Parts: sequence; C-alpha cells; structure tokens
Amino acid sequence: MPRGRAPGYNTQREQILARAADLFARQGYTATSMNQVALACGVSKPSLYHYVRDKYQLLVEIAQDHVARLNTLVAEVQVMPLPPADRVRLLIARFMEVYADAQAAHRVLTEDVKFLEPADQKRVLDAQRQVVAAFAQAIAEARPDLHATPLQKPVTMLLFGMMNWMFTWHQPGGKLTHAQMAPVVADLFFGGLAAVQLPVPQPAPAIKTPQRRRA
Amino acid sequence: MPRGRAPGYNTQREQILARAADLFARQGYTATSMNQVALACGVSKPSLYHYVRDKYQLLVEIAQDHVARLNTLVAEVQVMPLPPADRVRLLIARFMEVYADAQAAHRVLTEDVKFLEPADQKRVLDAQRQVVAAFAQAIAEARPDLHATPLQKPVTMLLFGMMNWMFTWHQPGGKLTHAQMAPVVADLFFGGLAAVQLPVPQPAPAIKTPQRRRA
DNA sequence: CCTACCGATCGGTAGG
DNA sequence: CCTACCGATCGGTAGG
Repeated sequence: MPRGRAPGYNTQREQILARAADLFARQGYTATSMNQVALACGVSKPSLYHYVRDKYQLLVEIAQDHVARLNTLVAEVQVMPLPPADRVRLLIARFMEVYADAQAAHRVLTEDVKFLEPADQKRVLDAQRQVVAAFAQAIAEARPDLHATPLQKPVTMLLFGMMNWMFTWHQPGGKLTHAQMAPVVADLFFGGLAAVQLPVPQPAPAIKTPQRRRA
Repeated sequence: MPRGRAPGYNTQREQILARAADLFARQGYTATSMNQVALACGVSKPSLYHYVRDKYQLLVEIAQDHVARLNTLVAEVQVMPLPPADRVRLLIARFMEVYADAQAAHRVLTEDVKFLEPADQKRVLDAQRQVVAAFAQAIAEARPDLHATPLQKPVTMLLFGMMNWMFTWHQPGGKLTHAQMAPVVADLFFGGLAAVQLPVPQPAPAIKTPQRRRA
C-alpha cells in the first residue's frame, strides 16, 4: 500500500465533488469553468487539480457515484421481506428521499450524461437500466397481470417521469416536502395502474386528434 | 415598409432554427458552436450571421417559438365545447403530439432555459406557467373536489412529469408511439387521481423510511 | 446602392 | 500554492 494522502484528502475531495455537482446542475457541465469550481471550493486552480485529474473526471465521478447510490438503495429494498405493493411504495419513498438529498447530482445525471465518452456513458446508462429493471420487476410482482405485457416498461418509465420531474420544479422550501409527495406519487401510480387499458394490439393506428378548425 | 428580404429568407431562417434546435438538444447550447450550426445548415458562418443576429438569439427564438406553440395549442382546446375530462384527455393527446413533433425544441426548452438572460427567462417561464395553469384549471373542472386544494398544482406537475419524461427516453422508432401512449397517460392519470388521498394536514411530519439494517 | 456570401482573421477566453 | 502562460478554439466580423 502506498503512503497515504493527507488526512483531509478524501473529505476535501468529496466536498469538491459536491460543489462541482451544484455548479454543473445550475450552469451545465460545459458552461462551468474550472476557475468557478476552484473559487466555489475556496482553493486555487492548481490545488483543485491536486484532487481531480481534470474537469471530465468530475463529471464521471458525480454521475457514477449517484447512480451507484441508486443501485445500492434498490438492492437494500430488494432483500427486505415485504408485500409487493409495499416494496414499490418503499422504493418510491426512498428514491424521492435520495433525489431531494442529492438534487444536484441527480440533475447532472439526467442532463449532462450526454457529455460522457461512449464507454463511460454506457456504464452509467447500464446502471440506470438496472435500476429501472428493478422497479419494473417490483411493479410486475405487485400487478402480475402487467408482467411481460408491452405496458410494463412504459408505465415504469411514467413512474420515473413523475419522480424525476418533481425535482426540476420542486423548491426545497416549498409547501410540500418529498416525504409528503412520495405517498401521493404512489397512490396516483397504483390507482392509475388499475385504470390503464391493456395494450392496443394494432400497430400504430395513427390516432388522429382533430386539427384546428376554421370558422 | 423596407424593401423585402429575398424570397427564401424566411424558409432558410426556419430551417436554421430547426437545425440549431437539433444540435442544442443533442449537445447542449454551450457545447454547440456556430461553426457546427453553419455546417449543419450547409452555409458558411458569415451567411449564418445573415439570418441570425448571434448564437444567443437562436436560443431565445427556439424557446419562445416552442412555448408559444404550446400556448396556442392550449388556447385552441380551451375554446372547444367539451366535457371536462375529454378536454384534459385532448390536451394530453395534443401535447404528446407536439412533443413528438418538436422533440428537439422541447428538450431545449426544458434544459437550456438556464442560459437565457433574466428578462428572456422570465418571459419563457411565465408562458410556461400559463400552460401549466391551463392544465390545472382543466383538471380542476374534471375533478372539482381537487379545486383549490394543496394537491391541485402538484398532481398537475406529476402529469407534466409523465409527459415530459417520455421524450427523454422515447425512441422515434420505438414500439409504442406517442399516439398509443397518450391514452395510457390519461388513463393512468385519471385512474390515479381517484386514489390520491387529500392533503396531509400536519406540516411535514418527517416520515422516516427505515435506514439500512446491520445483521 | 443593395443583397448575399466567401476566405481569412479578429479579440477574448476556455482548459490545463 | 500562486502567477503566468501555453495551444486550441470560441463567437463574431473585417475586407473584397
């Protein structure tokens, strides 16, 4: 084992990742300069480069750390002995908790993944797909009639839509907290599942919604 | 009135906006260079500047045009004599139609609005709020018991979450078209509304979900 | 005089 | 750890 880093090294490093995630979330990866990151961290630019190889590595680690956190969460809930519907509800509650706690990293994961090089992008997207698959499986256990139907994946994605979108508009100081919204999302989702019609068999019947009318 | 532009001017201009929207959607506003925009349009950079004042103006017009389109759509549906629930369903169908048709502009609207200067950003966000308010009103007419409750706005945003999120993962060549998904979204939403519990009265009861267990 | 458009290069600033 | 500075590339515009 090589000689250790300074004691505060990892702490400092984690703080840098957090500050960088904040900046990337607000300004986007490309529009954020390493000077800004250094300034936000209270260190000089050369010091910053002591903790991170380059700007790109910041992006890679923020995205990978966050998606790994989501996978850990899913794994924890999967081993719990729970009725299927309760498992889905717990997954929703835990996800919204993490989203609220790591709003910046989550925004980076959803918006800046396009700046990752193919190999890194694949790693992150594969991990994300694993999370979605776990949700889809839990949903199918709670609603066996949906299992292996063409709607299993789409309704899972609609659930993610509700959860993910919340954090593009939800203000941390808002009236409704994530803890209050989680059961609302779960109720809306399960209540809605019961009402969803099973697949349209014909291939894209080109449903025409009325065009504008002329008087 | 000044002498007119060349006949193809407006056509060319619209094509430039469309190409720029594609590039901005795929690479982000900041990471896209005017050289790329010019290349994608098959014109030289000086020619490009003949059609647009500068890069920023591209962003402003893409965002404003798209949000204006959404407002036009809402206004059209609002004047139709329809039962409340049908109005919401038509709004959903029309929105997903526009999203599918203008996927690039929609992505720019949701992801690159942060690069707008305050005054322009306010204009766009105000227009967006108008669209959301129209949805919220239509929803409240379909479900009067929800009107003016703390949940009216949140459930409206959850609906937008489902619609908007679809287009961050939906492939144009996928199995399910937007026309097939629109009724699924509507069914899920209305079915779910019936199941949603009305507000938690106590202020943020800090629902604790279990932490990880140690064996 | 106008428009439309080229090749070449400007001043400033990015990551490093 | 800082000042200083690089090679490369940005958005935008000069002359012709």
